[in-house]
Amino acid sequence: MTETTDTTTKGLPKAYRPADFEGAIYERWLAADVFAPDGAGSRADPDAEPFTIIQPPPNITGSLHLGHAQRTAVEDLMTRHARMLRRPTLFLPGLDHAGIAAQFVLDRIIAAEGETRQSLGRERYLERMWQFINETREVMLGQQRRVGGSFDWSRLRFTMDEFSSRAVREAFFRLHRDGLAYRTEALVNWCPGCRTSVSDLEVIPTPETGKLWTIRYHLIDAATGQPDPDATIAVATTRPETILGDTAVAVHPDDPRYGDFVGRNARIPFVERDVPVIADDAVERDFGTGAVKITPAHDNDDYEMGRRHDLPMITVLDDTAAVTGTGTPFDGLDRYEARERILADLAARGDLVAERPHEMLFGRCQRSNDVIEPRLKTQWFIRTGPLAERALAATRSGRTRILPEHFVKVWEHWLTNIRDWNVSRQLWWGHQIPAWYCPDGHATVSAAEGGPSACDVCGRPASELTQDPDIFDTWFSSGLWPFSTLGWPDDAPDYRRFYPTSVMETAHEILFFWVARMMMLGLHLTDREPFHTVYLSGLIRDAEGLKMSKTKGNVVDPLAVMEESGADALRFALIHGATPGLDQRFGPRKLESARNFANKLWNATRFVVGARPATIEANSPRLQPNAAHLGAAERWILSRAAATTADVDRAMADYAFGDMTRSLFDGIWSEFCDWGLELAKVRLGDDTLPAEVREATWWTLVEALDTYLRLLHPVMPFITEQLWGALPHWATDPELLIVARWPGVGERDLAAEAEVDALIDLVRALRNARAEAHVEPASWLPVGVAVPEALGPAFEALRPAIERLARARPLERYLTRDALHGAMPDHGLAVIAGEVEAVIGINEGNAASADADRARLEMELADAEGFLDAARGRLSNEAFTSKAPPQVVEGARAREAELADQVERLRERLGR
RNA sequence: GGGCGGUUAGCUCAGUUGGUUAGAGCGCCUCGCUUACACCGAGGAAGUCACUGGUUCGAGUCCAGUACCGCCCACCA
Repeated sequence: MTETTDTTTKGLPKAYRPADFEGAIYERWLAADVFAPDGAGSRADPDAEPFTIIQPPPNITGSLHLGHAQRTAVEDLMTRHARMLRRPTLFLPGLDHAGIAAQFVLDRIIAAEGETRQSLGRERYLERMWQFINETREVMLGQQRRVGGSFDWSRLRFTMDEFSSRAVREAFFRLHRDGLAYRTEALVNWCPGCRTSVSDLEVIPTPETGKLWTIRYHLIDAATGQPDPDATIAVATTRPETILGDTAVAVHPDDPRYGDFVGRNARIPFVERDVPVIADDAVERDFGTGAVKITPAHDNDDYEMGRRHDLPMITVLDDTAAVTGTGTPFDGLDRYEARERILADLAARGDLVAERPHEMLFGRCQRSNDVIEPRLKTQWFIRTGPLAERALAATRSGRTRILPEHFVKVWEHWLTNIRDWNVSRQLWWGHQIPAWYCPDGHATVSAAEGGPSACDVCGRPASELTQDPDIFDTWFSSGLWPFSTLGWPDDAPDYRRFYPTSVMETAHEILFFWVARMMMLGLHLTDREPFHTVYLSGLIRDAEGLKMSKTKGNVVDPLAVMEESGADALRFALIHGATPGLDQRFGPRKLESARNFANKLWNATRFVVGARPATIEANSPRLQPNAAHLGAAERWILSRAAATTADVDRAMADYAFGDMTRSLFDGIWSEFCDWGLELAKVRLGDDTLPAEVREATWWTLVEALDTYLRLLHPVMPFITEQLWGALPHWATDPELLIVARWPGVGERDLAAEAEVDALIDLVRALRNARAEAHVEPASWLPVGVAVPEALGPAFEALRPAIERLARARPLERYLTRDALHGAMPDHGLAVIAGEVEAVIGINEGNAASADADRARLEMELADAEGFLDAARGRLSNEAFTSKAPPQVVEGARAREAELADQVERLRERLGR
């Protein structure tokens, strides 16, 4: 008796169509107010330790890609798990203003409208930016919802909101006060396309073939003070245009070729400047000519050398990388144009000695791909040394853990070799640096919203001060994210309650950009590690292993995927395929597998709901299965659910989310569905059994399924919520699975597991024999079995199940093998399954297939003999028996005995 | 130039502290619509665990080296 109708089972449509219900489920969660740690529907234990994940904020101008979906899935998984454990759980959503990246996008948009940054001006440009992001913002948030992120939307933060602004001002003020922020003229990475400096991390070293030119400089005749036409020094350079800014020629101190030249002067062409030949051991004698021209204002190495030798630093390129201020005809020319002209002129003078192709690294702008031009600028820097020390101490002491662990080495290396961080950007979209300058050039840093009232140094009034026009590197505000979002610098309730945060989950590619800076700034400003655990995810690549990019056109749109297969399938696929820190390939096959799994679960639940015995009321509250009526099958089902629960708990503790989904996939599909449900059908469909027995079986299924749905909820929140709603609940259960209790680990029943495992082995062996012998699949055949005495009662209890699952009828049991063989026909199919032996009685029509059966037995025998030889070999080795642990030796002995028995029986059957 | 990771079935990947016969999904082959599911069920084939050497009673697992692929860091102009 079931309530199955043609289309639905207790509100569950026959077909699994995720797009039909996922949106509605999300609305129910919102309505129940379960996301916030203190929401009306949250069932958090106020005394439990809070669990906090502050979402790495996606760029507001972007659209959701698979990487975001993966990140949200993993973070949401941890969040939901903690919530079901009744911890006050905060998953805080956010958006990043993405400084330079956003300007890059907007610049292209306004270009299509015929405008430029300059034509609009700062104020109108920023207005246009706010307008733009107000549009993209809703799109981004909608996508985050679609994935199922259980965010506390009431705490949504933006890196350009008032929380961030205050935190940025205060953070910079304190860093400056503590001597960790300073303003100086230094060589910075200048992007001529973006017209701003960028940090070292944003310069991408790109291998390309350039050219190496050899150029001759004439030495100055000390007597005349004029260039000597015959005495020259040849230098090798890849950047002839920087000749104009040369202030020295360097050679190695021990280079005999140039020993006499050191201390003399050389004439720089065009600018007609005389510069010294200096000795410095940074010069590689074997490279080029062994002599190198030094342009301190336009090259990192030369800058260092310039500082060592106190050389003048002459800037010859402007913000657009055009030659400037040299007083030569090259002024106003772009750097590459100037290069060509300079080379031509040098050639004409006879001072261009050689030209050859040269493999080298070009520093290109991460954003615009322009070749970065090192330039001297007066900008703000963060002194990273002391901050890095503390960050290292945090991971070395274990107060913060990085997973997977091998990233610790990378972390250590980067932080121990860190350079100061240039945080000034000559852009408009971002937090303006809270530094004011008076006409005398004194700098005043203020955390006050309206700026300082007077110059800190000379006391000039605010009206005479000008704020630094520059803004902060976008990663500066990002670096404050774990605490700016919670109300720091105020002693805010959220800050007190949820900081330090629990887990920072992010992509390994931004370990330095972001994680290191959060750690450094967090430790200095809050005096605590901003998170206990850093969990690094790998990149999502396409099915061929290529990085997804818009230009390659291999980007997968998560929204389209979810529309087609559901958010649950996407989440499962992303989590199932991932190993922490390793990139994963993503293709339609993984998604399909996840979708099929969801479909399987859907149908299994429909079966359970529909298989309710008529003696149980449709709206019955949940009951414990009656222990007195549980058979081995039922105890096996519960025991396996307990085993899966333990596996999932272990995997969660280890952040091994892929292991967790594997446990659930196998537990639900290969155990619960393949064997649990099939075994249960035997009793549920047997009208001759007392009602209590069938009820116990059904409650067993409910119990196990309920457990699986809870365990799976963090990964596949929508379908589990939907299905759970169709199951009976305890009076103590909430309305919604999302706030239901995480299952406790039930007791294993190893005896029942052994019994049912033996059944499974036997059924498999019987099926295998039938299939190999090409027995008519639908036919019921008589089977005789010889079962060891110990398994006798279990066998009797499970007899109807064996009959049904192996199409064995009548099924006779014999107490000994001899009795079995005496009773069964010689041409029957012999089956050996562990300690159980069986014979399938085939009729005359099937007798021909006995040959195939014989071949199967021959193969089994060969295998068994091989293993037996191996086992005996091991045991005859005295070293093994004396050195291996006793239980291993014992296991080997048992194995040997088993194999020997099996071999003997197979030989017997084969008439040998 | 350093450092890190990867190399396991045709493909994508698991493989906990070394321990019986190395697993899964997809794909492939043979069957099957048995009243949850064909997005399914049953059965099957398929792997010198990149290579070389070492440690060990025993190595996919530990050590050393090699090759190839990928990533990160790095001031040969």
